[in-house]
Amino acid sequence: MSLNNDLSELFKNFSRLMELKGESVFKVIAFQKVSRILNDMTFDIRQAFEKGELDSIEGIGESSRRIISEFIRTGRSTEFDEVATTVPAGLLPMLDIQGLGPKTIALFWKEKGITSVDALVKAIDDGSLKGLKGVGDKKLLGIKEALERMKNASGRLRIDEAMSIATDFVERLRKLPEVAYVEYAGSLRRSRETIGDVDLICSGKSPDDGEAIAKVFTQFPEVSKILGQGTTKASILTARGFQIDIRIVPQENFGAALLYFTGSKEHNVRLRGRAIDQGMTLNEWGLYKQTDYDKAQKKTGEAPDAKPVASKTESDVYRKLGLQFIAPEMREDRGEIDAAETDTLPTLIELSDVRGDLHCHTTASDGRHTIEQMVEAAIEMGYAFLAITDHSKSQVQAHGLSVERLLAHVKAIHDVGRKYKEITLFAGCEVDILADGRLDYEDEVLAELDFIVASPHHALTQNEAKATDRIVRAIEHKYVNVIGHPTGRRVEVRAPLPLQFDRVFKAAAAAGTALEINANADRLDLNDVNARAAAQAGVKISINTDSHDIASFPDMRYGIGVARRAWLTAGDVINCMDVKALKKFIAAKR
DNA sequence: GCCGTTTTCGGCCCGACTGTTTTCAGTCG
Repeated sequence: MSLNNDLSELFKNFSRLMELKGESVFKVIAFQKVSRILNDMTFDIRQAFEKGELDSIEGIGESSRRIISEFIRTGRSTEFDEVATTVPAGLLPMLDIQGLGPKTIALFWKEKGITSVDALVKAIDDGSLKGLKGVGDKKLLGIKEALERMKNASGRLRIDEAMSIATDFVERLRKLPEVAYVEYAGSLRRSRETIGDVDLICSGKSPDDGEAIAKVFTQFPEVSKILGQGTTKASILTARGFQIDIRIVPQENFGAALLYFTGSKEHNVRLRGRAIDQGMTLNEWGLYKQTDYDKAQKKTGEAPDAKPVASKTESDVYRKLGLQFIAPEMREDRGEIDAAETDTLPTLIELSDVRGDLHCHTTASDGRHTIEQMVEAAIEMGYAFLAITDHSKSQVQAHGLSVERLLAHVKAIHDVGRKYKEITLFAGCEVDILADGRLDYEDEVLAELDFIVASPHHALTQNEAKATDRIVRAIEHKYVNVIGHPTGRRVEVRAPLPLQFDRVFKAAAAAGTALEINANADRLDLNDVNARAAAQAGVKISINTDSHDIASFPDMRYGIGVARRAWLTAGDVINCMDVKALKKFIAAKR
């Protein structure tokens, strides 16, 4: 589906060129949206094009359809090329510089001929940018510092890293005597796989506590730079260059602020539009009747002087907008508002629905704990079952098991299983899916196992047809219960296998083979969009931590985060079955 | 540029903070 990605990229760049040209922000937003739609699509855009269905995709209108059609036919867009000749390509990277926006970039370009980051640095250093309207020393210094930070920046953080930073800050803020509530919001609360910055929402016990809380926050020891500080908000950078924002609001406005800063932006825009349709207005302070709000006194940093329709909790705001409560993970403008309006939101899976982990490793291959240690940790998690799935023989670097060692390992797992009555142990294996889709052991060896996860580990740069044939062949193998990390991708590190997902899902649904959401924050594979499409196609999902030690079992939370973003219910996920049902699921294929 | 169960034209979400200004534009989320 590289075509979808190419087009998504085209529209992203198109929107950025339009920003720099000073086009209407609504045009810019429209193309940004098309870029996002293409990026999230689980079918090949070419299919929609060939069926003449481009128009029926919401958000894609006349212009976008024309551009997409031309690009599919010729691999180019003359409209994009035309715009690209009027705006230097070197300006695009400048949009990533914090504090520097399209207006200023265009000013530098038109007044001083700056068309690259290098030229910008040079111009700041030799002082030639001074004297431009609205450009002072502080602004130039700010740009230089932002550039310096970009050089060292690590980019977006993985969700587990961001979570650890956020919980640490939340816990320390909670201990302050001035603080009544504090929660993390933003993309972390929505369980996105990577996090650009952490947003904290905080209420003081008294409305006057804001300034004091902001001050304490900006003086935490790991703060390396204060980006901004007021009475209701503050932003800092940690030593590693990670940004943390805090918003401080009165307790009665906490829900509205939490809602607003949880986002996503697209979700918020839809909510606000809905408020307007109903004669109300929604902002970070609350939901107000438009007439009350217009009359109200407004002072920066204070709630408007009007009685809100709702503001204390998120649920209140949703209810007054005529909507079911929408879980943070669903707030991406992917149909959740329509579903909430008609009371048809799914009952999302929760961490407490999970009864066991079906993919983990022990010292028999590359894990760090023994079977007993893993079992006891699983019991500690409250699990009813656990599958031990060490690596198969071709994973030499991970001490993959030879046939002899595998058979001995199976016996050892069964022996341990008899000792622990409170949990059911499955003697399993994570079997390699070879490049052509064959498995790493003969069928008579696989027949000795209770449970099989089959995973791709190498040959991860195959083309679409080869990769899809490979995975489908493994799906259809009668002993395979779960395809582990089906695309092999690693978050921000390695691209996924380019699978034809419609074929994969159809095969998995027909064969009764589950697809994994690997809960390791480095993998999160399947991702949210694909997991949702899989479940819609009737595929069962398995969420597993792939633990190599006992400390990794709690990573299940990140897999649950992906599942909730994928709108999954407990009924979609085999880890939520009781032991009897799970055994039936396994037996059904053999 | 996109959209429409009042609309095919005229809307489209809103506030805080900074830096540059003497009332506001730009940027950010």
